[in-house]
Order: sequence, then C-alpha cells, then structure tokens
Amino acid sequence: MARIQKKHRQQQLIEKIQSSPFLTDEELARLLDVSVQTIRLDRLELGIPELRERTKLMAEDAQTKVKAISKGEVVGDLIDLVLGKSGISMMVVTPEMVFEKTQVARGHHVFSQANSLALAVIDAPAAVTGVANIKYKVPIKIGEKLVAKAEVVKQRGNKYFIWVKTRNEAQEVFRAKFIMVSLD
Amino acid sequence: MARIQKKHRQQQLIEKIQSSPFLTDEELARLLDVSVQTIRLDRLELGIPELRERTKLMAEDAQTKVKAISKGEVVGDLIDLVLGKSGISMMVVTPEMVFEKTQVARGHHVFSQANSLALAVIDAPAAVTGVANIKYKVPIKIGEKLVAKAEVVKQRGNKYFIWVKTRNEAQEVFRAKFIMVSLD
DNA sequence: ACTGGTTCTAGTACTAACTGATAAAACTAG
DNA sequence: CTAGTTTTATCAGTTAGTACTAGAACCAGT
Repeated sequence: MARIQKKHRQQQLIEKIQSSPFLTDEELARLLDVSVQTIRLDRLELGIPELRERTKLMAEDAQTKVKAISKGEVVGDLIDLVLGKSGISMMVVTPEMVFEKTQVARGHHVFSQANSLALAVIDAPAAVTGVANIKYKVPIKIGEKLVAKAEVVKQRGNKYFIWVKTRNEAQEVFRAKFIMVSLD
Repeated sequence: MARIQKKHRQQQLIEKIQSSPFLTDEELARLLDVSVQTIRLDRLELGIPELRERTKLMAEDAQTKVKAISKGEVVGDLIDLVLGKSGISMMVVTPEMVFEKTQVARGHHVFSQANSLALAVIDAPAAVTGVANIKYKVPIKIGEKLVAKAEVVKQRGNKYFIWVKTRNEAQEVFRAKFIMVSLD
C-alpha cells in the first residue's frame, strides 16, 4: 500500500512542480499533505533541484530560447552547401510549429526553411527574395524530419533561379521555385 | 568628486547586472571594488531587487515571452475580417525580422503575415496552404508598418483562391496568390 | 584648522529556503 | 511479532539576502 502511495505521491509532486514551478517545499508539503522532509526526500530521489535552482535554470534556458527564436537568422540546420550551386537543410517539426487543433504544420515554417536555404545557397553578400512559386503537396505533421534540397538552376545578372524540394522520411511534401535578387 | 564617483559606480552597477544578471552582491562588490554594503545601498537607491527576485522575474517573463512567440498562431494583428471574403492585418517590422547587415526584412516574415491572414480569412475549421505565388516588389526596411489586405477571389469545393497585397506607408511591397485547402 | 554633511564600510540580528545527517516513530508485510 | 520500509522530527550549517545602527573617511566651506 505504502509503496503505491509513494509512487503516486511522487507522480503528483512532479506534476505540481511542472504546472507551477515556483512552489517551495513547504507549500508542496501542504498541498500533498505530508511533511516537508518527505518532500525533500522525494525531490532527492527524483533528482528535482530546489526552488532556487529550478528558477535559475528556467531563467537561463528561457533566455537562450528567446534569443534563439528571435534571432533565427537561418531556419533549419544547414547540412551541406556548395555556394552558388546547391544546399541541403534539415528541420524537425516541433510542437510550436503546428496548429493545436489539427497537429499540421503551419505553412510558413516550411516556407521559412526553404527560403533560408535558397538565400544561403546563392553566392552573394546580400540578397532578397524576388518571386516565389510554392506548392504544398501533403500536410506535414509534428515530429517529421524535413530535408530541403536547393539547387541553383539558372543565373542571369543579379537574379538567381532556385528550386527547393522538401521531403519528409517518406515523400516529397513541398516544392518551391525562388527568384532571388542580390543587392550591392 | 565623491558625488560623481557614486553616480558613475551606480551606472556601472546597472550595466553589470544587465549584462550578467546572475551576480550576487558579493561578486558585484568585488567587481566594483567596494564593500557589499555599498552595493546593497546602491541597489536600494536604484530599486534593483536582489538576485533571487531578479532570477524569478526573468524566469517568469521569459516564460511568457517564449509562449507568446512560439504560440504565434497568427503573425501580425488582425484589424478587419469578413469571414470568407476579406481581411486586413498589420505588422511592424522589428529589429529581429531584418538582416543585420542590410537592415532588410527577411522574406519569410512578410510571407508569414500574408499566409496567416489568408488562413484567417477563409471560413473553415482547419485548412492548409496548397499553392502560393508570391512576389516581393521592393525591399522592406526596419520600422515599416506593413498592411496586408486579403481577398477571397474564388472558391471551388474545398479550395479557396486568395489574393493578398501588402503595402507599407508609401507603396505596394509584396503580393501573393494563395490556394488554401480546407480539411475535414 | 575645525566643523558639517555626504558617502562608504563594518557589524549585528534576523529571514527564507534550503542541504545533510541522525534518530525516532509509524506503518506494513511476512 | 519482528524486520524493513517509509515518514517525520530535530539540529546544525549554508547562501543570499534585509534592516538597522554606528563609526570611519572624505571633502567643502568658512
């Protein structure tokens, strides 16, 4: 009986801390109706750091996350790149990228990956997107690994014609034609 | 002399804390070569809370910020919306959206605004982007206020044909044709 | 050179939210 | 009923402070 109780309580503890991480041991003890010492023991067993540690960790990683998100010079990870010719980028569809309701990725994330890649491929100090023709072939779901391949098919003056094809593990899901314009 | 020293020191204190907010009073005292008490007095005068308070505040607001950014169901603010017909959305180009080098907006942000709007306009519980034809007419700079107008031009079955035109204060900067597909 | 006011430092008492250790109490299972 | 587990209690010690008092240093003006 006690053994189940304990497991159960520790589960509750984890949930409580997850949902409101600013609870002290004392408050947790009151909520779960055990002594403070029990909470401490449980935290020790579960490897949950103390309130202050928790707060600090949250502050730190949320900070880097905000930076990462808002910086976002490039969407997706560049895997291969031949300047002026071709490039490959990879991106995993995270929970933040999908519609809650349907679990389908919002179109602009896939576009962003392709557009970033197209930009990376062309061999110019600065460039903007001029025209894009894009087609979403199948809905993209959470957790999928998207691999985008870009190829420069033509170059005329300061205009670059680039094809990007994005596949998940199984098939082609997206395809785009970009005309990028380099600036001086 | 002392008066200037003090102001100067407090300025330094503010900068130190801003650049690395996880410093204790003791560490700050060492860095500025004064006693801990002086640091405390300064913090009191400047209304800077203690390390733990600071950490907690950071954790809290970074958390909400991350949520706000990653939630981002819609890019841009909806100003007007007639379901199934038309819509208007507004977005200001922030420093995060531009290339550091050129101060020109990354294409995918403008696309995201248009795409979000197109999605909002159609009167369906869930939908994905099928095809898009887009054209960037002029480079978009930091601080510009982008107003996107969407219009449903045709509807056939579960396919919606939508035009989006985006203007800054002076002219049309972007134009897109979307075919959105509603899901059941 | 002395006095007065600001600024800085030192010291004490107290707090929250812990860790770590040790020991007793309570439960519970064979 | 006893051995083992689980829980609670108690005490000492830590960190990063607050709040307050008192003294030292310094400089400025008369």
